[in-house]
Amino acid sequence: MRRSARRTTIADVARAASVSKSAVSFAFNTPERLNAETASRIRAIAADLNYRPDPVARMLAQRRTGTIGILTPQGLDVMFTNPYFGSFVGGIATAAEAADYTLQFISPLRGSLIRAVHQASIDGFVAYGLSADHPEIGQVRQSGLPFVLVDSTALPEEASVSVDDEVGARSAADYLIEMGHRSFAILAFEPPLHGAADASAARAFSRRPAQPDVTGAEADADNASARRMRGYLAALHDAGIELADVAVAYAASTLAQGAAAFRDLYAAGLRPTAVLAMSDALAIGVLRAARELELRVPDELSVVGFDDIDIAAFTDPPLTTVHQPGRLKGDAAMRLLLGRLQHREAEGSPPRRLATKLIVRGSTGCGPGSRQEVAPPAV
Amino acid sequence: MRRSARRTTIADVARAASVSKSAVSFAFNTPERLNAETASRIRAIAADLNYRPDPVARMLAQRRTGTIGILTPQGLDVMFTNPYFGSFVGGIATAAEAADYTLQFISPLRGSLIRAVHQASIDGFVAYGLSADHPEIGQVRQSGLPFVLVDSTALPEEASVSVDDEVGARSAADYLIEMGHRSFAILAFEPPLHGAADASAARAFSRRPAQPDVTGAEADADNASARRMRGYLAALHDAGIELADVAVAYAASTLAQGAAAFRDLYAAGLRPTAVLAMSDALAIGVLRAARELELRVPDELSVVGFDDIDIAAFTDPPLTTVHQPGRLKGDAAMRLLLGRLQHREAEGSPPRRLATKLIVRGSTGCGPGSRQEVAPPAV
DNA sequence: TTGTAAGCGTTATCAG
DNA sequence: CTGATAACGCTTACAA
Repeated sequence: MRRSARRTTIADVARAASVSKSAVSFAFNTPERLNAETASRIRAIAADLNYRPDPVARMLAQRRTGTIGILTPQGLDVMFTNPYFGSFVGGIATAAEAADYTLQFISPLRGSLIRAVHQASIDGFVAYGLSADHPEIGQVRQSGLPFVLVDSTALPEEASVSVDDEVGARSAADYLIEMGHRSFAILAFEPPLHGAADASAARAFSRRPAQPDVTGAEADADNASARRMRGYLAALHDAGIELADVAVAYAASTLAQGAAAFRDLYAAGLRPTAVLAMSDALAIGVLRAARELELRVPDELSVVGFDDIDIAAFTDPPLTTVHQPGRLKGDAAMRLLLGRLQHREAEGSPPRRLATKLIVRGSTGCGPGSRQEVAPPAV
Repeated sequence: MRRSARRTTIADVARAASVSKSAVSFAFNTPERLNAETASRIRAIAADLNYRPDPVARMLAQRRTGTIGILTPQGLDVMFTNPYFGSFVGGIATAAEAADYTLQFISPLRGSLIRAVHQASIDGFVAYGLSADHPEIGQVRQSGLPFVLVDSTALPEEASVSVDDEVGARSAADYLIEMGHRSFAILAFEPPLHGAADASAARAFSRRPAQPDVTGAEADADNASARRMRGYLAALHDAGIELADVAVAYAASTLAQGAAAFRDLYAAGLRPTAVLAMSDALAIGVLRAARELELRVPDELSVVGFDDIDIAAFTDPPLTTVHQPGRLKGDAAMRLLLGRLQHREAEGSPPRRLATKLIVRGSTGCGPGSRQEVAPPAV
């Protein structure tokens, strides 16, 4: 059970250098408080003995871990299948590294997110996509650690950064409407509210008698899917499109499910001329399915995604999509958290909402019969 | 400076329950050693006081952190731009979560990877893509922590898992040769050996008088790029293709650079009929560039990638590529590490090498003039 | 079954 | 400028 010849401790170094433990500590942390000579002598001896301060002991004494957590609502394997998450993390990482913090990923531990938070040794955390209806949302607040919410306004009191999902979605729909489209399909994320029962039926779609007004259960939900749906529906409604005629399919945000959802739609006899997909992954899946069905994009079918992941500019045709500043979002969240970590102030910073932007590429064209001038994007 | 009303400690609970600190500790960790009643009474009081064991103190006492590190050669932002890394991490995460370990990402701290390792409180780590020529490779070994190498045989003595890069690359080249191609371009990663000087010139390509034999500086290097290059060149050489005629371009593994590299190649008058790209990102970039140049794939140009990222099956045309089991690789690495963490044995487990597999999709076709039967893939 | 006390390896406080 | 000594909060022999 020996810990491979026991680690060299600060006491060992102190003894070898015939100084006190504090002297050794100073030599490493605040050398200026020591005689320059003794300081370097101590460091030399320490190096000799291959001494490394134990990070855990240091944490305990300083009551500071130097690591911040990233709370994810699901296991990392599923989080990372979404390339968009990668760019968000990239943004976080850059800011964190600059401030000498390391990152720890915290996903539900045996089903419980709050348990995972409590076991983690972190100074604070960024909670990603923690929706308002999450059962543990209340406990998260009581963890006592500073945190910032991302893509969720679940706790309006707390610091948060998110994007303008609703506006972004609306701009996508508005654009298609301007292009003369009247027949739409919406590809939405699996609705998280209505339980896991629907999860297996992900590829099934439901023509839904969507409410003409934007209230009701769906409207209350506060997650990316619900917000984007509100944006789509509002635009469609304002354009006088009968919402009952809009096909809505729910699917997990993957390429395969996007393709499958569109195939199902098509097989069921639906013939939308435009598809509003809530993620680029879904949209690219639609592109693929369209190709197999020999539907020409954008001539016979327009599709617009959401996110603007790297690959969106490289599909065939390049994907029109709503750009979302993933890296910036991570960066902003981290800065907010750092501020809160350093100055204990700034408790009530207002929710920060970043802008989305419609990027028109090649996957969208004019609607049928409308040979109207190509209008510039609505936003 | 007050730590928001001082955290409740084990002593507080002990006092409130009029028991000893150990009793409280037992109540949480080994309740069976306590009278069932007292145990639950203690837990109730603890809950009342909102007591949470401090993870750092626990770490110090147990001399175990419950977290394992993932060492990355570069900052996380660049790591995560590679979707392949995401799937690798997914594999690691699944195995780690199952064993109740959390993950900490460790990237170079102010330029130094070893410094970052020392500051991290981890029980062990997985080093990803740590090439043999990394200046700190030696110190990493001396960290005293158990670790496993991934995609690098830099330290042959140590546990490692990697894939058969050379065989995979070779199978890709062999396949194209069988299809009748004789005129090749290779898109390689930026060679890490030759310093940052070339980094800015990433889009420049160099026709290189590659050695007919597979020795020399390039052959000694042990990183994915070098290994794959060996596989390509060996196949080409064995097929009697003049290696001096093979165009080789170096680029960072991104979509944009892949496209740019191919454009440059083309602009310089090179007209390969087949492209061997060392990653799917590069390959998809080539697909895009080809489209812009109005080269039909696969009729006029065949391209094969490496990795088989999710999107590869969804490009147009779907990408022929060498599949690499990313998730499995992560899983295998984690298991190896866990074994080493638990039983202190298994020091000398042999390097584990996972198989690659050529996946033929639509981006490859017959070479010019060769109307030969489409042969099944070589592997 | 429960309590006592000795660590774990630092940093921080406060005299000298 | 330097050195004891007391935290830090928990686990774990060992004792009772």
